[in-house]
Amino acid sequence: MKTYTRVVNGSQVTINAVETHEDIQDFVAFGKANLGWLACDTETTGLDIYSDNFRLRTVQFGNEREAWVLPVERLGRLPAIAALLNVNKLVFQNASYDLQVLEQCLGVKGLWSKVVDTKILAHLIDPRGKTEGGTGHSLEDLTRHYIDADIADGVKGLMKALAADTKTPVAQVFATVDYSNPDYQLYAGMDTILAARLARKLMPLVPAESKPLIRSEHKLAEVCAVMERTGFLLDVDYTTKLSGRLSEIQDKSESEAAGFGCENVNSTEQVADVLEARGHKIPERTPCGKRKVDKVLLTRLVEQGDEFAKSVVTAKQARKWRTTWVDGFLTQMDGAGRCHPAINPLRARTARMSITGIPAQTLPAGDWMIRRCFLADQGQVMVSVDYQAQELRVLAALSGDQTMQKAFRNNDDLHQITADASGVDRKIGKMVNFAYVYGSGPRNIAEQAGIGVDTAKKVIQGFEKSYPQVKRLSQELQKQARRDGFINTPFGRRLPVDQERPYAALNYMVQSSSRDITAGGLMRLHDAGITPYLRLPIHDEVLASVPADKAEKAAKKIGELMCTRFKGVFIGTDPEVGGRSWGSLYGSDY
DNA sequence: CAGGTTAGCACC
DNA sequence: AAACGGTGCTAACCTG
Repeated sequence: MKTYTRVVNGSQVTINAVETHEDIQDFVAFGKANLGWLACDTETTGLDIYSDNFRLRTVQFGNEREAWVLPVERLGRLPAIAALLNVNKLVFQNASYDLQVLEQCLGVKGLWSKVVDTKILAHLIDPRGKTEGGTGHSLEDLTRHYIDADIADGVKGLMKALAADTKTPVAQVFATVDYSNPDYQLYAGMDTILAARLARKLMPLVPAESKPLIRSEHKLAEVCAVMERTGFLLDVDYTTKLSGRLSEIQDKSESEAAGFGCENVNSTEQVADVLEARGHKIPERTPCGKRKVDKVLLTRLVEQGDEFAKSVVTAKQARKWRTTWVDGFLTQMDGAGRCHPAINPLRARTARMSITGIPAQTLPAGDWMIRRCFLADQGQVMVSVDYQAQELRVLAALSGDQTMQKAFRNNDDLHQITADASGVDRKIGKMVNFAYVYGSGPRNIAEQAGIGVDTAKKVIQGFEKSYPQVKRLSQELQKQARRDGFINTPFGRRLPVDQERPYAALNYMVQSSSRDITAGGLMRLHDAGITPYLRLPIHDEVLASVPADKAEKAAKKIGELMCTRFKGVFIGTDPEVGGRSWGSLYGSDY
């Protein structure tokens, strides 16, 4: 056994790295003395959890003073499994990852009921990232802020130094470094001590009104973790062919652009040079003062019949689609042809979820081509259930606005009501309904809608006159934000609002409450045993793969479980049954 | 050369 | 009086 001592925030800690079978007895004694709770962490060969050569290397346990590192790949998995099963509460930093690892590599299931996740606690205390003036939510950031800045730097430095010493990229070090390396053992053990200390420190800092969220966020994390693990079946044949087709389009268009003297269509500077040489004016500038060449400008030029602009637009889109989506799907799919999204159930300041891997929230909505890559399982079809006008209904509920609530009750056309208030087209009324929730000002609305600033002001005034309680809510929230620096949502969330942008408070309120309504729906689906069929949550929508012969019934059931009443306002759902591919819900015939 | 920033483009 | 909220990804560009 190797033993290390360090000082963390003024007190000494010990890290024990098990090296022989005899050492295990000492670990067992430690476990028996700490049955109440322990922090746990794993070291693996990398983060590519679903790749074939992914391996679990060590499992670590620790309390606030002492950590133990178990080399499961060397000495077997039994001591680690026994400890996982025996300890009452397990503290993790980002449990989702480690629990997937433990289930996949050790076959241990059912741990979620024991989990305390420090990342969840940290987000409930301050949901802001580091760049937004918050603490951030990584172990390193939390350690720096709440425990010991030197240790945070030191731990980070350990693996970096190791990478430099062995001349391997940091990501690869985890797979190649020898278990007996002292820096590695120290690094592995220290994380559990830090997580244990964080748990102690953070628990009392969760605002009283947010306490109920501790439970529900752990539950939601479990639901999302199951969706990640299940993954989404990829149509490999279609996806491969699509990649090839996009490559051809890209090559052709790039060589056309080269013919006009532009070697790299992704270089804004080069494209700007050629455009100016062709006699086009580039009126707009980016925040840094560079010539702004974006889609708006380029499509205008395409409409004017400029062949170069056409090549650039086509090449850029083909490349973007191929690299960002299609090729990504193919490289990250697992051995069974499934892609596993990474779902962060608690991401934004507003707690909005985010999805990476399959960036499901940002796939083109106007075209089925990309979504066509994904399939319902064998014998199943795709089902999508979304909330009807979720954010506007939430706004109606939060504000208590009678006109808005009545419009929803009677199925009146809310966008037309806004439009009529100032005598503009429905399209503009719709835009302003959304823009108001986003906190847009007159200038922005004018630009977006292609109307004058004066007209935009009139439409906003019309909105505020139509829904007076919405305006009142916004003002009330801004007052609170200025006074307290944060607002509270009906779900118990505390949302910091920057002093220089109090107008954002309304959006935070609406966005966060909407997220919590979707989250509630997901948890009800979980309780009903539907989680295995779920594929993705996408803002106000849940995507599922269900048996084809019971699809209509299943979709209806999901819709019923998801819909809810919020402050007296019914938030209904719209179930839709598709075919085999996700694209079928967007117009593809398969 | 790694890592961060900017610009642009998707979505709700 | 005016105020565009949030996310991810890539390529190019910049910096230590």
